Amino acid sequence: MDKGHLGGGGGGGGLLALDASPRQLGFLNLLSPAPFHRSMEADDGGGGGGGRGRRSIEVDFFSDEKKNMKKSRASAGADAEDHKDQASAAGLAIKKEDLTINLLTGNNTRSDRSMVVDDDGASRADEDRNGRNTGELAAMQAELSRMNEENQRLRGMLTQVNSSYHALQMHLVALMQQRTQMPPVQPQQPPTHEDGKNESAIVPRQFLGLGPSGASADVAEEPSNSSTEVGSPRRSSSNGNEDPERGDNPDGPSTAGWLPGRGMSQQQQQQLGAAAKGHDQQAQEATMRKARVSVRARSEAPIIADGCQWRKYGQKMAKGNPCPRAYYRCTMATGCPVRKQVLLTNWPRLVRFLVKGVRPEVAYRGRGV
DNA sequence: CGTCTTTGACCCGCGC
DNA sequence: GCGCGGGTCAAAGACG
Repeated sequence: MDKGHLGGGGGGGGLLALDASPRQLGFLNLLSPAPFHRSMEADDGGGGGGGRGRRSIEVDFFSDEKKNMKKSRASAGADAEDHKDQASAAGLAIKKEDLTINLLTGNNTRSDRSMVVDDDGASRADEDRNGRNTGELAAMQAELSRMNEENQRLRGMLTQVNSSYHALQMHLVALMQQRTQMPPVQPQQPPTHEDGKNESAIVPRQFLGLGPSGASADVAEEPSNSSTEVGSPRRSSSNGNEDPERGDNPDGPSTAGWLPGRGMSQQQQQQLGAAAKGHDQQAQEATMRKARVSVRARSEAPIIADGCQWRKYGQKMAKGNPCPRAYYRCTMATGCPVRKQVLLTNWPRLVRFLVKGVRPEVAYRGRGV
C-alpha cells in the first residue's frame, strides 16, 4: 500500500484535463514555487516513445525547501550555536554545512562539560540545559512557522486551482452548448478574434477525449507534412506549458500557428478546407493521440503532495536502469489525462508529469478485446 | 466488500 | 519486416 503517492487533494488534474493552454498549466507553475529550477518537456507529437522534439520541465521541488530549512535551522539554532560557539571558543571551527551534525556534537560537548564541572555543577548544568532548551524551542518554533507558511501557501494554491477548475468547467459546458446550437459545418473561418475561443474550445475537447469534434478544420495537417504546421497544434498547447510564467502572447502565436489557412486567401482556405476535411479528422485523431505535455520533477522527498490523487497502474523496469519506473494516473477527475511517471530511485525520485490527449475510443490497448 | 497495488501480457512506435 | 523498449491494461491478490 503505497498510499504515500496520493496527493493532498485538489483540482490540479481536472484542470489539466480540461485544457493544456498556458493558463491552465499554470497549475504546474503553482505547484512549483518560483525559485525552483524548471525545465519543460512538451512532446511535439512526433510519435511515441522516441522522445523526438520534446521539451521538458524539470522541477527540483525540494531543493529550495532544503535551503530554507537549512536557513531556518541555522537561524533557529543560532542561539544554541552562539552559546556553543562561546563555550567552545577555543577554535572549534564549525562549518555551516556541518551544522546538523555539529548540533549533536555540540550537545555532547556541552553535556561532557557539565559532567566534568562538578564544583558548582548544579547551577551551571541548569543554565546549560535551559539554554539548550530555549535553542531547541526556537528551532522548533521556526520549523513550525515555516510549516504553517507552507501550509497556507498550499491552501492558497488549492483554492486557486479549484476555482480555476470550476471556472473552466463552466466555460467548457457553455462552449459545448454553444457548439451544439451552432450550424455543424463552418469550414475554414478566417482567423478572427473568435479563434482564440474556438481554440480553447477545441483543446479541451481533445484533452477531455470527447471524441472528434465537428469543426475538425482547426487541426490541420498530418504530423509529418511540414515542420511549421505540424508542430503548431501541439506547440500551441505545449508552448504555453513551456513557460507559463513568461506569458508572452498567450493567444496570438499559438492561435495563428494553429490554422492551416494562415496567410492564404479565403477562397484558397475554403478549397483547402473542403479538400482536407476528411483528412483533418484523421489528423485530429492522430493529434489527440499524440498531443502530450510532460513535466519532469526531481524530488528528494519520499512523498510528493502535488495536489492530485494518483493511482498506480503500472510499473516497469526501465532499460539500462536498475530502478523501476512506476506509472500513476490522476484520479481527481474521471477521464483525467494527467499521468505521472516516477522513477523509483531511492533518492531523489524523478517524477515526470504527463498530460496527454486521451484516446477515448482506442484507450484500451491491453489484452485483445 | 471495495479499493488499490502488483504483475504478466499486450500493443504501438521507432530503429535497424 | 523484425526486434526492442516504452506504455498500458486488467486479473489477481493484498489491505483496510
